[in-house]
Amino acid sequence: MNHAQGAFMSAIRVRFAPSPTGYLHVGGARTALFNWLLARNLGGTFILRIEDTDVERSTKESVNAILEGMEWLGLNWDEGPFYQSDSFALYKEHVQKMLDNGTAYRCFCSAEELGGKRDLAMQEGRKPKYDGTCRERSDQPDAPYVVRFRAPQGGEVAFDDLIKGRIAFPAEELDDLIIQRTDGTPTYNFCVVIDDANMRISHVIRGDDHVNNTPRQIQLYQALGFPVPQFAHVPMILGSDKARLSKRHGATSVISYRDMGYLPEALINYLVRLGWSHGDDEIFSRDEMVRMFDIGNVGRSASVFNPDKLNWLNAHYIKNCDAERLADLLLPHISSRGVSTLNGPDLMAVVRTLQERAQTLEEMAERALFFYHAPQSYDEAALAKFDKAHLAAVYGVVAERLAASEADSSAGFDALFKEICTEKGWKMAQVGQPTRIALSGGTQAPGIGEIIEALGIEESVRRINAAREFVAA
RNA sequence: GUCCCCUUCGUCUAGCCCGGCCCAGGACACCGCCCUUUCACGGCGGCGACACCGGUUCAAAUCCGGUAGGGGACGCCA
Repeated sequence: MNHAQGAFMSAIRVRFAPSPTGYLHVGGARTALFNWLLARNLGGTFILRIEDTDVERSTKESVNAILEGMEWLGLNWDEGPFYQSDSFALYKEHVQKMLDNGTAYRCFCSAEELGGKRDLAMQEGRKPKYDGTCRERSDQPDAPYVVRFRAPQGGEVAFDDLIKGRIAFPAEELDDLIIQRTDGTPTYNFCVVIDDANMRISHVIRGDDHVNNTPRQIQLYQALGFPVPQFAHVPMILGSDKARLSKRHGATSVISYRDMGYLPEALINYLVRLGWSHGDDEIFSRDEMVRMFDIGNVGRSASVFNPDKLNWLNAHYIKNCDAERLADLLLPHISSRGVSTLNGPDLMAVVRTLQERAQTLEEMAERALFFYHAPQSYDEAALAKFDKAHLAAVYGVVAERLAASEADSSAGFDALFKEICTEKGWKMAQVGQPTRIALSGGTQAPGIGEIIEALGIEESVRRINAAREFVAA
């Protein structure tokens, strides 16, 4: 780690700082993940800070939703959550200090005035920055005011972004940003600086959309006499149309992925590969990603969110998941369908028949229902492929042989069906398919042996007899 | 409009810093074949990209310049 070596290595401290104005979305989650990975990789500290300086829009529900998302993903934090709203006094103090030493000044321009000037500037093709009307005024009218930072003029402000490399801005581009509103509350660009300095944040990893704020913040660090941290700006996540990812591209909330039946490790794995890579590797356990993560390997360009690949990863993790845990995770998806698993086969046994066949828990739940509800109807089109006499014969033989069978494993049942086939001169498809329909109602289901193993002989025979009656009617 | 950033298969990406091993590798998706009692899984194979134009060089995806396209920012939001 080039940025963290030497005997006087400073402590690595990173933070994820969402604003509580909505749920945790996948973009935020990835930013949080990269922060978390850097901290864990370097033995640093991961801090959670809630940026709720906008009292109007911040809600407790959002805070809870964010915490819930973080916990579900397993992104545990070492300090916090801290709330900026708890530090208003501290921000006030610094505002006063800056007012006193002249690095900030009161501005009496009204919001309307400013808006007008801004629009005009844009129209005329000029940079819509504050014109500095109050910058040098000496009178202090008894009127509402905001406090502005007196941004240093001339030269450029540059920084070495850990992801994007050197980025420089001419100081002329930077205007005197407002650090305190008319109502006395501090603004974002000011609070982040105070907090990051105060919490001794060493690396600021955040979304791409903050690059333009960075030079202003650097000027603030300098005006305040704070050391400037390292910055890493991670590229945006786009939708399939290459526009910024939003609800119209589908789900963006982390929690909704949980509800749709994704495993947290699958989402995490997907997210880490969106922008970051380690050679040709695709599958990473939590430990592996912690070990291999390097912020320098994060790409510089935006990436498109690809649900297909997420599905593939989810299927992979479902296949390799412990059946007991999977059963626990699956249960709510079945219950939400109004189906009880109490009077049916062991859910774990059911899970084992479905692990290789489902991409999400929702899909798995859907496919598991027939285990708990004997078919009320049958796939008529599939049944129509066989004539009635044949179906009656198959059901009769299968029910009889099954009832007498001593087998207790899917392999055992499969062997039984093979026997029946040879004895009767039937092809497997002629026996398997009708039986599958009798057992599950349809044609898309686990192997016959697997179903019977989970269902048990008794219930299986009952279902086959039911199907026989149905065909006979 | 101004400023900042980005640009390798449809998508995620490796390679780029330290030019030759790259007529560009992997993965998802797609197509085909195999396996097979259905659906899947799995195996094998296929399709498919260095945005463009110049320059430097014996040699450029890799270095330099420009063009085009895309994104972001320009709030008393964060």
